[in-house]
Amino acid sequence: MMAGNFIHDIIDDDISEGGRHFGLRVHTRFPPEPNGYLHIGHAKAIYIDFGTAKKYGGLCNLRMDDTNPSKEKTTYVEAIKEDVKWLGYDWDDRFYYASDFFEDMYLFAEELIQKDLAFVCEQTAEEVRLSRGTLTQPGTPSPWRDRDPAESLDLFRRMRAGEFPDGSITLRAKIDMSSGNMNMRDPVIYRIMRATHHRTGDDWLIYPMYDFAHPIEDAMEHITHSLCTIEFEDHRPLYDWVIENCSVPSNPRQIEFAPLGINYTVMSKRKLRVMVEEGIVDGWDDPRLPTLCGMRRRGYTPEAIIKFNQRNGVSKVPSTVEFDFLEFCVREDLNERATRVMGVLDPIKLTIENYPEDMTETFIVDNHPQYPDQGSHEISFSRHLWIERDDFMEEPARKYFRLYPGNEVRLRAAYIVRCTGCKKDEDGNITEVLAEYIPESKGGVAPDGQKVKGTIHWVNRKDCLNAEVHLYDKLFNVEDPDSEGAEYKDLINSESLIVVPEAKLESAIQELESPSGFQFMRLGYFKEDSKLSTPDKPVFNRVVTLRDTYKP
RNA sequence: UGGGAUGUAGCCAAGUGGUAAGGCACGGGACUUUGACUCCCGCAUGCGAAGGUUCAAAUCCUUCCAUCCCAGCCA
Repeated sequence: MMAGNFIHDIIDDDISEGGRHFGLRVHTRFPPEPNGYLHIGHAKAIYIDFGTAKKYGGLCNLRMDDTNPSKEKTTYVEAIKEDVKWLGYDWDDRFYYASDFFEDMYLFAEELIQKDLAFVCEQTAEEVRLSRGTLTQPGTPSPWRDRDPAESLDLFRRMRAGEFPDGSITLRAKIDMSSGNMNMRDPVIYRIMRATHHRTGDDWLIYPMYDFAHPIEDAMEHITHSLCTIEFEDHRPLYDWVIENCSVPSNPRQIEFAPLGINYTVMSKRKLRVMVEEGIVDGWDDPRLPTLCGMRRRGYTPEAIIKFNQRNGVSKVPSTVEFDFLEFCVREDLNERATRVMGVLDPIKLTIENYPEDMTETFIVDNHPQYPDQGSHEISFSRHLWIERDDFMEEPARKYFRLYPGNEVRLRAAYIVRCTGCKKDEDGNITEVLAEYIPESKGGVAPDGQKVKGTIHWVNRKDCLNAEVHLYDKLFNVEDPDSEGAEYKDLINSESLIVVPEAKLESAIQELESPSGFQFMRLGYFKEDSKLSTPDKPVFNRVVTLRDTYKP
């Protein structure tokens, strides 16, 4: 359940006796434009729109805001639906397009003309811009502002009929050219655009502008609360003007909240698009991107994303949440669900010198240390193992309690071993770590209660699985890529993707079912890549590392 | 004297006249067959600033300061 917030305070007033929506069921909508993929900022809006409806036992519609055919594609529609569903929300049969209401909008526009509240303007785009005035100076009225409504009506009908070229004339609301709010300076509400619409095809030559269309869409769907981001705050007077002056069937209220920002990344569709189109990343679903498809591919769970939004809260304060917090939320969720396996990313040989060459044993590893009911799996052990390169130090650092000559360490679930040294090549590089196992410590149990501080992970060289592993890090190396003076493309973290071509994984991973991915013990959470992984060449993405509090 | 918003800890954020919740981060400690998880402890004499009202102010009033958004025939 959503925690209370300022939006709910307003709704509480609206639905109580004497309120604007007294007696009505709370009804919201999520209205993306189908011109790109959804990102985690949209997930916040989805959470607020659907979550608010749910809290009040109301309804939330999914609506494609498709009033600009030059930018919209039907492929995005399906992707958006998939992402919303993935987050766990359902719109039942209430799926709409703004274009469902094109005829209604057209009629409301005629109504405005007849009320002398709109007029056909013959100024060019440039003239409109120049006569709009500036932030501190009022605009000057269009010379066509006072033309006879009957003439505007005739012209408007001929606009629809296709008698005028694209961009030649517009329909404008007649409001106030000297308003301090630029949106009220006789905004254009219809333009001529010969573009094939993804749904209505070539039926229409004129298309409504957002400010005119959106309140009508909301009213036609009987939305009670139209929740959007802060940037639309100064559009609200125009929203209200449309609702008030068109004979729409309901009285929706627009409420604005702060959009989500996360540091070390960018959220704007435009910037994401550039990175995709210039090949800086591997498509819209690149696991480093904050797109929902990217995060899904990376291995984020929808539950973690919802929790993240839940805990961030809803306010009007411009906010940039720390990336750390997102990572905290995924770790918390994956810690509950992920099956534990062992995998070695940077392998070095470990040879158990006193373990027979031809012997193999099998040990049992729990799938989850806290939840025995999640079962266990087998792992094989032999004289020749792989371990993590940094689990051995010839000269141990302070408080290092992994392998170093003379030290005892537990090979998780197998045996305690004592490190006896290492082998090096002629350049002095360590090529192999040597140890002796303690037969009485079978299963990893320390005999005589001896303390073994370090436990490390390992795999059997004989039967481990080779896999490619992608290690991801922050996409940008600065906190706020948007505000840096430099071109944001130059701020990309060159180590945001590190490919490990041949990691060694325990073979059981091929049989284990774990829909939310795996924890590679002591390393992090990993998810098989849905796009690149094949049976012959598995590819795993690192979702997030484990927290690591080791400080030498 | 353009309009609209926003200021509570490093980051989110509760608080609605009764004496600053919570989470993340950070620092300590316990536990541990993952240096994970879990569990304890610490972390704003202070709420953008200054005045004022009040027994009492983050909350009310006044003035000031800072930051963000708006001049698409985009959404």
